[in-house]
Amino acid sequence: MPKVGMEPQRREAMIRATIQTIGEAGSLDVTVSQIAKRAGMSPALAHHYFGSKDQIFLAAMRHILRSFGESVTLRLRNLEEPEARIRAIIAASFASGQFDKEIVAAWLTFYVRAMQSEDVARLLSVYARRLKSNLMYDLRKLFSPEEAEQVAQGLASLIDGFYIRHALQHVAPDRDASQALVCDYLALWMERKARG
Amino acid sequence: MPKVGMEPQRREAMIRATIQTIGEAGSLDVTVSQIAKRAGMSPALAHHYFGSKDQIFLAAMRHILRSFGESVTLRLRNLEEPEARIRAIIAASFASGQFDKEIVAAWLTFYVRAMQSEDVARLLSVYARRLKSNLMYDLRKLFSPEEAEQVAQGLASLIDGFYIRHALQHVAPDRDASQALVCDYLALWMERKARG
Amino acid sequence: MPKVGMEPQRREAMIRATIQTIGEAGSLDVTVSQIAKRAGMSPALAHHYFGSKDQIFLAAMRHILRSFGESVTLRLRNLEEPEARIRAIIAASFASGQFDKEIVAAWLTFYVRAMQSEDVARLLSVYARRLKSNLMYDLRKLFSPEEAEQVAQGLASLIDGFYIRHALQHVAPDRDASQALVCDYLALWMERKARG
Amino acid sequence: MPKVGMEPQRREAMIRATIQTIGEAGSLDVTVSQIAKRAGMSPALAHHYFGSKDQIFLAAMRHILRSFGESVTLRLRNLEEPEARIRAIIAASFASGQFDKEIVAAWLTFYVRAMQSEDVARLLSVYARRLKSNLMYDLRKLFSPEEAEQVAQGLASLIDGFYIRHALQHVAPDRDASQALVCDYLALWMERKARG
DNA sequence: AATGAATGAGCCTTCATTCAT
DNA sequence: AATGAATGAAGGCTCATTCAT
Repeated sequence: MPKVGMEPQRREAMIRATIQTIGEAGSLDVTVSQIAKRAGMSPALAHHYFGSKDQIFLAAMRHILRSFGESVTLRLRNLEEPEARIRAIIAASFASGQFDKEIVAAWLTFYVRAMQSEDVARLLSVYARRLKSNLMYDLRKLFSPEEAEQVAQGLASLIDGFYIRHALQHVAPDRDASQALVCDYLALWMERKARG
Repeated sequence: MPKVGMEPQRREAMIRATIQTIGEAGSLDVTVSQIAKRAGMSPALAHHYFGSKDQIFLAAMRHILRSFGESVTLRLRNLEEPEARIRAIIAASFASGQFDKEIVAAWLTFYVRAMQSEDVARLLSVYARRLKSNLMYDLRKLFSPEEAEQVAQGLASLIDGFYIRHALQHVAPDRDASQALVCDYLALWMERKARG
Repeated sequence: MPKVGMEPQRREAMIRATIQTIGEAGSLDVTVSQIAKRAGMSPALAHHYFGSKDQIFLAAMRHILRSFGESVTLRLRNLEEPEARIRAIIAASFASGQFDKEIVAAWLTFYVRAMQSEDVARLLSVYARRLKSNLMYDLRKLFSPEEAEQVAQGLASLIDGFYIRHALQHVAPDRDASQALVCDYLALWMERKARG
Repeated sequence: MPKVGMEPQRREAMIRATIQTIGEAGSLDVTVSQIAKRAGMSPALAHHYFGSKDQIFLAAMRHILRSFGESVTLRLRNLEEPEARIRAIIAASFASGQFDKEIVAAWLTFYVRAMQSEDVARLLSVYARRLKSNLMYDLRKLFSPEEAEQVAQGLASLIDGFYIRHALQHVAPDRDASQALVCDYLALWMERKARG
C-alpha cells in the first residue's frame, strides 16, 4: 500500500538531518547524500522534495529562524515591563534549543553562507530586522532614540559575538555567563541613565 | 629580468590573492586555480610553493593574524595609561586594513573553518589568547580580577559581533560607530566603577 | 530493459576490462577512464562500485586467483594417484584461460605490484601457500620430506619462470612445450628416485 | 672555476640512484626528481644528460645487463669443462651484486617494462639471447641438440622463477638454496643421461 | 512514493619537461 | 655546468543532479 502524505514527514526529517549534519561537520561542506542517509532516504528523494541542495539549506535555515521567532513570541507573552521583555529576548537567544552547539554551528555556517547567497542574506536580514524592532519597541520606552539605537546594536552584536565564540570552543564563557554578560550590558546602560 | 628569488614574491602574491578571492566569494569554496590565476601564476606553481590548498589557506590566515598582531604592538608602543592602551587595542581591530570588507570576510570564513580544521583552530586560539592577555594586562589595573575578566569577555565578544555584522552588510553600524560602541562599553564599566 | 541489479554485471564488466586493459598495456599504468570506457561505463560509475583504483585492481586480481583455484580444484576431482594429481596442477597453470597472453601479463604486473602494496602481497601469498600445500600433499607421498620440499620449490619456480618468459615473447617455448618441461622436471626426480 | 668532465660522474650517479630508487620503491613509479635528488643533482640536470625519463631507465638497465655480462665473462675465464662452465653461469646469476634485493627488484620492473617499451624489450632480448647462446655452447657438448635446448630453457626459466620469488619475499628459498636447486636441475639431466 | 543507476563537470594534485639565467 | 622557475597535461576522485523503473 502506497504511503500517502509522506511529504511533511520527509521534509521534517531532512531539515533535522541537515542541521545535525552541518552542526557536526561545522561546515556547509556536507553532501546531500550524507544528509539524506541520516534522514533515512535516498538522495534522489531529497532532491524530489526540495529541488536542489540550496533549497535544502534554506529550508533548514528557515526552520531555525522560525523556531527562534516562536520562542521569542512565547516568552514575550504576558510580559509588560520593558526591561523584563528585553531580558526575555536575550534569554531566548541563549535558551536550550537555540544556544546548543549544533544549532549554533549551523547558524554560523548560514551566516557565512549569506555572503554568497542572496536568498540566505535576505532570510537573515528579515530575522535581524525583526529582532531589532523587537528590541527597539521596548528600548524606546527606556532610552532616548539615539541611545536606544546604540543599546540595540550593542546587544545584538554582543549576542552574535558570544555565538561565534561558543561555536569555536574558545575559552568562551558558558551559556549562563554569556547570558549574564549580555543582560549586564543592559544594566550598565540603565545605571548610566539612572545616574543621569 | 632576473628569475631568481621569486619564491617570496610568489608566496606574497598568492597570499594576497587568497584573501581577495575569499573575501569576494565570501567563502572558502574557492579553487586553487582561481587564486593562482589572480596571483598571476599556474595552479601547479602554487602547489609547488605551498604544497596543498590547506597550506595556502593557513598561510593567508597567518598573514592576517600576524598583521593584526603587529598593528596592536605598534599602537601600544609609548602608551602607558591603561585606558588608552585598551582603546588602542580596540582601535587596531577596527583600523583600515583590518576591518575592511575583504579582510573581515576572510576572517570570518577562517573562523568557521576552525570548526573543521585542527590547524586553523590552533592558530585562532593562539591569537585569541594573546588578545585576551593583552586586554587583561591593562584591565587588571582598572578593575577587580572578576570584573576584568568580564570586561575582557564583553569587549572581545562585542568586537567579534561587529565583525560578523560588518561582513554581512546588515544594517550594521559603520566602522566609526562600531568602534565607538565598543569603546563606550569600556566607558560604561568605568562609570559603574566610578559611581561605586 | 530493467535497470536494477546492475551492480554484479558492472563489476564483472569492470574486472574483465581491467584484465584486458592491463594485459594489452602490459602495465598497471592504465587509467580508470580507459578501463571504464572499455567496460562501457563512466569512470564515475566505476568509482561508485569499487571505491578506488586500488580496489579495482584488487578485484581483478582476486578474480584471476579464484579462477585459477577453481580450475585446480576441478582438475583434482576424482584423481587419486599422486603423480597424476601433480600433473593436473601443472596443467591448470598452463590451461587456456590461465596461460593466455592477456592473463599472464596481468598476472605479472600484479606480481610486481606486490612489492608496493601490502594488500596485493597478502593476496599473492595466500595463493602461493595454497599452491604449495597442494603440491606438498602429493609430493610427500612420493618423496622424502626434504626432497618433496625441493621438488615443490623447483616446480613453482619453473612455472613462474615460464610465465614471465611467456609474457615477454622471448624466444620462449610455447604453451605445450612449457608444460612438458615442467612435467619433465617431475619425471627427472621420479627417475632419480627409481634409480635410487 | 667551472668543473669540466662532470658528465661521466653525473651519469654514473644517476644510474646508481635509479637502481636504488626503483629497488626501494619496487616499482617504476618513481619520479625523476626523486632519482635526481638521490643522485645529488637537480632534475633539470638529469634531463640535460639523459634527454628523457625513458633514457634514464634504459641507461640503468644497460648497466645492470652489462654488469651481469661482465661477471659471466669473468667467471668463464679459464674454465674449460662444460659442466663447470654452466655452473659458473648459474653462479653468476646468484652472485652478490646480482641477486641482491635491490637489483632483483629493479630487474623485475624492467622485465615488466619490456611489455610496454620496444627499447627495453630489445635490450632484454639481446641479453636473453646471449645467455642462451652461452648455455647452449656448453650444453651441446653434453646433450643431444633437442635435449640441450630443453635444458637451456629449463635452466633459464628456473633462474627467472627464483628471481621473481626472491623479489616478493615469498617463503622463497635463500640465495644458496636457490642456486643449489638450479644446479641440481642440471644434475638431474646428467643423471638421466648417465643412466641412458 | 521511492530508489538504484548513471554521468558531466570540476577540483586537487603530480610530474616530465622546458627555459632563462 | 647547473638550477630555480614555470607550466601543460593528465589522472583520481567527488558530487549534485537526472532518469527510468
